[in-house]
Amino acid sequence: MRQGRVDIGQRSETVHRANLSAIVRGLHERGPLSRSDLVALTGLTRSAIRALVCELVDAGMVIEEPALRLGTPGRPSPIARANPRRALVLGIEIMVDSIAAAIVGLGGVTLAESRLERPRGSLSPDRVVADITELTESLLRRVPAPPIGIGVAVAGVVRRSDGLVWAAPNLGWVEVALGDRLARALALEVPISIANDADMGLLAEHRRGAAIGVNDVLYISGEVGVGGGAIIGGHALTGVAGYGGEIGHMPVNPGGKSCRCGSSGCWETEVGEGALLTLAGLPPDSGREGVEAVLRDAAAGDPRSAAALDHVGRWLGIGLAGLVNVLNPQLVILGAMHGRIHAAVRPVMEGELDRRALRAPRDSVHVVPATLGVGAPARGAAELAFEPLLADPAAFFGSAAFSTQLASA
Amino acid sequence: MRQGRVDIGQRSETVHRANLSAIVRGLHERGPLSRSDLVALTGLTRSAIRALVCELVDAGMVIEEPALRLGTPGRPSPIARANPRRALVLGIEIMVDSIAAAIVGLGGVTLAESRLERPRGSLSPDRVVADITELTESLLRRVPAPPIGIGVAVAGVVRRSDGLVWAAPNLGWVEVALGDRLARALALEVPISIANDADMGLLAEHRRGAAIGVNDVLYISGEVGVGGGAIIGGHALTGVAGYGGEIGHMPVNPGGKSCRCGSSGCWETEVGEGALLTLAGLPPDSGREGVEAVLRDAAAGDPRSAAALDHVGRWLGIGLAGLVNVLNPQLVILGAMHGRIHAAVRPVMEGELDRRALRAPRDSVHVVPATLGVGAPARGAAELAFEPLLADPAAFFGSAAFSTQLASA
DNA sequence: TAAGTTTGCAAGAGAGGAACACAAACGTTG
DNA sequence: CAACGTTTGTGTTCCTCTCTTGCAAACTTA
Repeated sequence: MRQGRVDIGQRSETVHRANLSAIVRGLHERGPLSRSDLVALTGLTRSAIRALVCELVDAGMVIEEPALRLGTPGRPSPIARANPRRALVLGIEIMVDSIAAAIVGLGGVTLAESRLERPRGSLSPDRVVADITELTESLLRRVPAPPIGIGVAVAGVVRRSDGLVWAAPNLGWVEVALGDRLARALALEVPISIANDADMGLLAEHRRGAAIGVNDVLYISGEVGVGGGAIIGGHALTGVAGYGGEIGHMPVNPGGKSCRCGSSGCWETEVGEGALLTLAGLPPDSGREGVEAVLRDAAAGDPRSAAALDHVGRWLGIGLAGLVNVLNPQLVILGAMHGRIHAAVRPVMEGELDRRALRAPRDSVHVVPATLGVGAPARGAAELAFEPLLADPAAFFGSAAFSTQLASA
Repeated sequence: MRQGRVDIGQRSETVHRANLSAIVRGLHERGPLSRSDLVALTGLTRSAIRALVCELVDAGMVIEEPALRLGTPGRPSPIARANPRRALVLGIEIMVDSIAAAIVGLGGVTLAESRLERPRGSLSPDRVVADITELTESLLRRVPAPPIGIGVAVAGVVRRSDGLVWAAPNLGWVEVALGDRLARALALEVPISIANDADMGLLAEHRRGAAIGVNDVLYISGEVGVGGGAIIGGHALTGVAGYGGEIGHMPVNPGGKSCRCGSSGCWETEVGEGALLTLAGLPPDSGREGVEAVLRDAAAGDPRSAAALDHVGRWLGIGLAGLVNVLNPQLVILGAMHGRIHAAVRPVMEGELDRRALRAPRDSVHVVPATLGVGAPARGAAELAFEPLLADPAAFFGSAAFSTQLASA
């Protein structure tokens, strides 16, 4: 045999696990569903759904509620909903000027959250790990059980397999073994998944925001750097090591300004926050307030601010055209800074996009601002932490987070 | 329920179909495997493999041969191989200067093939459909059964769902309903799948060429235009309508030369065949011979040819850096013209790539020329045509292509 | 009260797993 | 050089798991 094992064979047990997964995932992603909804969703028979739902109810993952009377004929179908208290995860985001954590229950309910604003440049790995430990401990005191998983979104290039942050230029990090360090500091015996902040922002928008049900999405998230993520054909575009999506360092103007990454003419040098602020005559580190000022001044008629927005909008369109031609998404979501300036730059951006994107891909794409705003990466990280449970709920039947509550209920 | 059916439930029948698929796909993609290889591949038990293989043998899809004596201890295991005569497909490629067709049997054996060279510009849809009909009829006379599927690779932007060629600038086509036209002309009652030539070249390299077993691959195929395809995380990157991979029209030099597509500074204007030939002082339409001449002259010391290759190599590196940062592939395959110039441009291309690709993605990527050469798109198209059979062999048990041969055997 | 929809239960069918006996080839050993 | 044990693999039977089928009962609306 030329290669190792690739496609594992299926067995009856696989079927059962896949069906449990389909139900739990359906309830988590779509909210409460009646049994007959589940029949329609899965294509299984009523008997099978009944058995599966009962199994999940016994395991505490699903709560069945009496049927609602909806005015439709026929016997009412009991409503199944995910039990948000049965499985909790911790979602964390490490951004350039703040750190946030949230406890999210199965079904997507945020049970507790907290954020620490931090001045830029003060985010050494030691400090961040200490801050996260503190945040987490205070949050966990407010909920009655430990999480089943931890997800971390960090503004840097991350290797998914072991949580190594290869580089996070805006945090000043190089090769930080964040996964190991957090595991030691938090001392929670649960898996920690670390991923790029843009990938997690996209996951949040895909599950809970502007991209629900859209299987070909591109997400741009510009703050200090410009990051991005994509879901194409329903699959996250993470690349071989999870390093993908560094769209900020796509060369769009190779003779242009030199970039922190050592190259020149990277997209980020034209559409990043620093570019906008500098062009508008503000200090490049004036952050979110600076961007708001530019928008305000441009609206008030200041030509320099308007020209800065025009420049960014034009290059936004140029870069998007390339990405649209390569990836052919159905939807482009602009997050963070680019979401805020979307309305102001839309005409010039779309003009450039129309001119440069091939007609066929252009016809099918819409560009919209993100809907989730601040905290999206943490929500996405929480979704990432739920993934093992959603993929195989049966593996979590034993580890009842709330065994006492379940027993007394 | 907020949306329609997405994730179909699994049933025992699904398991059986999936396992049959795993075996047929394994034999098709990897070649003959012993029963014990299949046990290792799938993780199923000997009993299950035995039953599944016997079922496939009865259906004629698999031939079992006596064990080979390999000098290894233990009882020899019978070898199962795909029966190349049980299921045939027709793979067709429509390129800018030739049309080719091949009959491929299960397992990937080419049973017959033929190519028509055509001067550029003489490829109207009518003419192409007529040529294909003629090619196909003559090929089919040489094999004893009709194909179970037809795959077509065409150098243009294609909508997969219905085989509409939205645009094929190098053929001069606009909105050609190639799927419908071929279905009428060929009058074979089998599915016709139409796809982009670069996507099919990549599929061929992934199944039979330089990318076997590599799940994150980027493929560049430059002839008149520059096309590309990618497989990321094992999934083909086709985008929402199958329009993805138009990497030739990624803006890399927005103030640069104007492009046929209406934009300016597209990658294709810097690294396309026309750019190389023009820079070398040859007519832009001197085609493959022109490229060979440039390579020859540069090797002989002609400075103008060397400078042309340098230019193309440099911009190849620039564009690849962007794609590598965005997609994080493990392997980049240069096909067609770029495969031929690979050796000549490698140092300058890799220098630019080193300078511009982020370190993490760059560390994991290798750039190599394609191994399949001319005819790769047709082979990929044949693989595409096999896909329904590989995904569910049981669905083809009834339609025995060779029922008479099977009966007499 | 009739029609329509859904639940609940028991029997049935499909598929792979586990265990045992047996077979074939290799290498060692007397 | 032949007999032996070891290793690897086949063939068969019985078992278990899981979903489907079919029927009766429950519930709501019109």
